Amino acid sequence: MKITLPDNSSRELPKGSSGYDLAKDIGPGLAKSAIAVTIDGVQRDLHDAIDADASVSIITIDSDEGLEIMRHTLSAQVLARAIKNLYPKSKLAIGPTVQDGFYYDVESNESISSDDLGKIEEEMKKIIKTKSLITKKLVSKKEALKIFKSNKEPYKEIIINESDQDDNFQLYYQDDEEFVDLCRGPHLPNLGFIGSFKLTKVSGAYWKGDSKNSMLTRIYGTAFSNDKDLQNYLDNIEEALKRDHRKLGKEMDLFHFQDEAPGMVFWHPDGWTLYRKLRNFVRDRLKENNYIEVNTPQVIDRKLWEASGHWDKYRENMFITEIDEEHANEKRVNALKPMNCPGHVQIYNQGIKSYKDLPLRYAEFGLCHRYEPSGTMHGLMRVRAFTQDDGHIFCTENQIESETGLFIKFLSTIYADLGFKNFDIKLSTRPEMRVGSDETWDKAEEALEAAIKNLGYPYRIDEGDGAFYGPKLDFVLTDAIGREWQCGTFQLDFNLAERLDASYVGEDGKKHTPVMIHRAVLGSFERFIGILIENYAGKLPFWLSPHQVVVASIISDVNDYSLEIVESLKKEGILAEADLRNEKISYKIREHSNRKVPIILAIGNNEKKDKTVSIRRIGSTDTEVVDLKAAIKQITKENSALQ
RNA sequence: GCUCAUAUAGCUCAGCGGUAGAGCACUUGCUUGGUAAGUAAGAGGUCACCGGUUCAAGUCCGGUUAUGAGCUCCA
Repeated sequence: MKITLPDNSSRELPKGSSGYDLAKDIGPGLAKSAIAVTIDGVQRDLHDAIDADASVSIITIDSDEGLEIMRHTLSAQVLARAIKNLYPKSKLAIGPTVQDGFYYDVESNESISSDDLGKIEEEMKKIIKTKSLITKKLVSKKEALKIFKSNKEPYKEIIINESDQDDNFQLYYQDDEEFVDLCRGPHLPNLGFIGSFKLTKVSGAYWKGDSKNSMLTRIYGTAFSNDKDLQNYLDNIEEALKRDHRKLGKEMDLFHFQDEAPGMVFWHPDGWTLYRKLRNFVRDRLKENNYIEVNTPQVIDRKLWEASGHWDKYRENMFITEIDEEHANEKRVNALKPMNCPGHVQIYNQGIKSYKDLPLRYAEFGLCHRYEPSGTMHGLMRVRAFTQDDGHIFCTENQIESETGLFIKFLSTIYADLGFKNFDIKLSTRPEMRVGSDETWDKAEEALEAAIKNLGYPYRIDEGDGAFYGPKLDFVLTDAIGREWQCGTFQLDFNLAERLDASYVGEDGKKHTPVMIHRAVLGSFERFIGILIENYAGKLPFWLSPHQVVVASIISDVNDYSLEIVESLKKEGILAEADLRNEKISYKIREHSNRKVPIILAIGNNEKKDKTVSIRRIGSTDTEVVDLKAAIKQITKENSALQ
């Protein structure tokens, strides 16, 4: 039979040869590092027989695919077996690979905590040490059910029963055949290929990811081909931990949370300075891009939320208020606004709008409250009260494309100025829970896709992830350590304007319903500030920093000159302060560096005599002595670059 | 909301049945110094909250609240 290799060359091999035979035929080095094969695009075990002409590529242990298979074997053959050895009564569920590692879900009546991970790792090492071969048996559905019934593995039985195949269920064994796992494979040919691994955490996870199902124990691990890669990965996690905005927010005295208001931020003076700087920046950009800023009420009668459809879909997640008993005659149910859009429609609806008024772009830094489930809150990243850089564009159908283009340009300059040069675009289509007819959805999805296509931006499609009122574009940026954050959004809405009776008079003199576009660039200020802190590891760009310059005196003789410098900087709108304390200069440098102050000017007798300053910037230990006037000019320039 | 864990000084944490501890920060004294911690002393806590066991509870048990890691969710 003819085997075609990835480079399009081909080889003749006897029928029934395996991937291993092929690798051996090509060379002994390849045979040594081969662990699996891809046959006509499907990954298979190395020793599976190939029965007919096929395109085959050998998967080696040092490839990305090889690494994933190694992790999979580590999970399904080693971790699973170690758990069964230590907790014989536990029931195995599934053990897939995930980004950077793997996990195994088990049901266990004994609780397994992170303290037990060391013990499980030891057991895994014992299993790996056997360097056992991994062999496969193919059995019928009946046979497979019998085996797992006698092994008391109910989750495996469910998996088999739900499968639509009748035979060829793959069972994997090690040398002693005491452990068996059902698996779609492929696996390593033997345990000798396993590299460096570490179990990382334990948590709960629902069977099949459904919150109605029982909760299983999930054990996470990670594995790499060698110790160095594993250590590198662990160091990256460490780095992310160092950047955690909750830790830095405390250290930099930016904000706090407390029991009485879970999920709601207490902004401290410095945090609020940062917040206002960011808001002013966005506000100026909105003005430049022909948005009109508005403001709408915090508490609105449920009638409006019923009309908008929110009451129906999101009642559970809204903060509800009632007027108390004393004012019984005014008794009515209100909700704290979870969104700004119905409010904006009320403003639009005042007076008659003409097609000449469109597109009309309203913007609001609207404070919204959403009752997020208790387990989902996370520092600034997920809160119950947050301010969106929200906006709604009322336009006609044929303005959709130009509005899409204008928005993407608008968003990309803001991201770039905040230090995020790249972003991805995601197009999300109709979800299951939605309002509006299928015809309307067809129209909206087509319009949005046409707009983005014609503009030539690359995008990927996320089926079923749209808002309940329309399809959307989401903008995902990548931070300094490679993490992705979904921030911007651009949502077409052919429903809400109609539900809330918004209209305009067209050229034909008749009433038409405008298209509404919900859009945000940062998303929420709270979350975005969290992202900024983590992206910059607290070392914010100069113009955003809540403390910009500290003038630190080396001896008290230069206090007057130091204060003079501070005054000059303040005159230029710089946030400058003097540190005249009776402390050593190294002490002051350390303290202000820890606070992430971008610029420290150290002042001693030399500087005073020469009318200079010694500049030290955060993140560097270099110093530079510069003429005072030149320094102020330079600092002022840096500050005004984006303000 | 679910599973597991955690809650002690401003911060980071130790203490795990018998009168509350450390380091840093803070206050005061001495120290005027050249780019990431000068020095000595002092002050600081209803051990998250409610209940139980015990002669005795930060310490053991139950509940509540919040936080953390996941899961589910996110207009």
